[in-house]
Amino acid sequence: MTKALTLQQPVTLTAQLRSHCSTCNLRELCMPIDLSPNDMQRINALTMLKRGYSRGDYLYHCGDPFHSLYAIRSGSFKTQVLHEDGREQVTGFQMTGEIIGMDAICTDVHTCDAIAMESSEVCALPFNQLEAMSRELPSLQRHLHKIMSREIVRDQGIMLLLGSMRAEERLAAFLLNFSQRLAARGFSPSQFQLRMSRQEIGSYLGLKLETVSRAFSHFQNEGIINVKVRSIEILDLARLQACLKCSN
Amino acid sequence: MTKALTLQQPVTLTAQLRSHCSTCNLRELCMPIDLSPNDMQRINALTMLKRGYSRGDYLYHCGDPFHSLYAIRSGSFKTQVLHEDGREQVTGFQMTGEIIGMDAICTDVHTCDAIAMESSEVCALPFNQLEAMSRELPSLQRHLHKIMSREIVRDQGIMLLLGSMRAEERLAAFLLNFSQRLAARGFSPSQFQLRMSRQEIGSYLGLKLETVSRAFSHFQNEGIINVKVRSIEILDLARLQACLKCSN
DNA sequence: GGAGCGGTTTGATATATGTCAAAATGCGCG
DNA sequence: CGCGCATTTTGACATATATCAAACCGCTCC
Repeated sequence: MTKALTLQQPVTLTAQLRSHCSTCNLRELCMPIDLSPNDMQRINALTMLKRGYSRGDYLYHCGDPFHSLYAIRSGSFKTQVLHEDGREQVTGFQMTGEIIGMDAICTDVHTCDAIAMESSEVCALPFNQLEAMSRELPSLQRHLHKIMSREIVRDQGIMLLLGSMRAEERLAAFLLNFSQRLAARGFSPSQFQLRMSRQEIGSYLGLKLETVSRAFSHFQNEGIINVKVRSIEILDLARLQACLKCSN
Repeated sequence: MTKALTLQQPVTLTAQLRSHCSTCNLRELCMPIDLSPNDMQRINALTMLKRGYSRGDYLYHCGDPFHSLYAIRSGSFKTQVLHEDGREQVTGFQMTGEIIGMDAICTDVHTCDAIAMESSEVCALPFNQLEAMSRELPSLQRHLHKIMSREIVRDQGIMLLLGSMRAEERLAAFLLNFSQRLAARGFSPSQFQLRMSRQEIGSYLGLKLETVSRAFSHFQNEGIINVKVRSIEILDLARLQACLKCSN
């Protein structure tokens, strides 16, 4: 639980972009922006701090003052909100290239915890500077708006899941989403390791860990997936998708 | 279900602001911005169309192309997302002064339906113009970001509700939230009319309508609220809040 | 005023998921 | 290698909510 700020290496956004081109990092932030060489100059003004975290480290705590958004360069995080009475709920699992911290903009205080699921690196993007620069660069501005909007749409999808899907549908949705995001990053969509526990998956899906485990077992018995604790293989994608669609 | 565009009256934002000052409309959009006279000039450039809707009218459909955000000037709307298989879920009830349509920014297409719950008026805020202007006015820019961030935080709260609260806690949360928002608009927080059916409340809370009805009845039997179909009176606020806090 | 109709309440029962408990498995560490 | 701990799986049972059905209520429209 020690807050490990293993290094504080300043990085220019241009360097980020270059590194993105070769490593597929920061895709969300950088990819869709068409940059003129002139814009590139300006973007260099944005100071970005790169920091490392190890499993269990907090990127930020609920209540921390807001300064920056964070672009995940490697690894993955979970975000969770806390109820007064100690109940907590995982609100998302974020992976490489995704941006977190946007919840804090409206109150200048973080409204959830962000915790590393494994050894991870992030770039801190000072929000004041991001705003200033997006006043200069309409394409950056539009992109920032799209990222925030995407978060809203993502949350709506989870509301649908939590509000109207049954346990196995929820797990199917979770696995398919995970698979897609891995595919988008160049990893195998059909074979992967989960970084989170049954407990954490359950919290995210609004289920108890035993229910999650049973749903995994059921999919396995049906020959839809192969589960060995945290390593997953999707055997029959079509049927997994069918699970999600019809509410049988 | 006829799409009633009863009038298309252009309104300047300055006029909006003036009307706000006297009528408490558009509080979310307008209130926190400190405007210099000079800024006021610029804001006049934003063309706003005022339109009327009656109960059941769609403000936009899922799939409609995105042009504008909408500020609710009077009345109220619900937003709902649709599942392939016909299931639908209410994702929010919006009232006067709130802004809707931000889901559409990321794909340029609306991802949910917005439907009037009663006779209502909105101002359409063309998003391109809003972006252009927020490049000129940092306080507007910041405000736009806060509105979007607030939507993210709101959704997280609903995820917590749907993922970890029981039926009566959900209803208590719903009633308290409604009461607060009415109070913020100068209405009685303890006595109000619901504009939505048990079915719609249930959809929003991830419950069946019978469960919602039973929860209402239970609160009534406990002397916590007085329910007469859609007219609600909160008799014991403290106990309603207690309902929410401990998961007894 | 009464018929008809959508919405609401209430009851009886079914079922999905939660709870509790124990066994099995995986994994770090001495 | 094997001990000990955390996590996962599985089972038996409890319970919250869903489902189905009927009665009730409040409206609108004739």
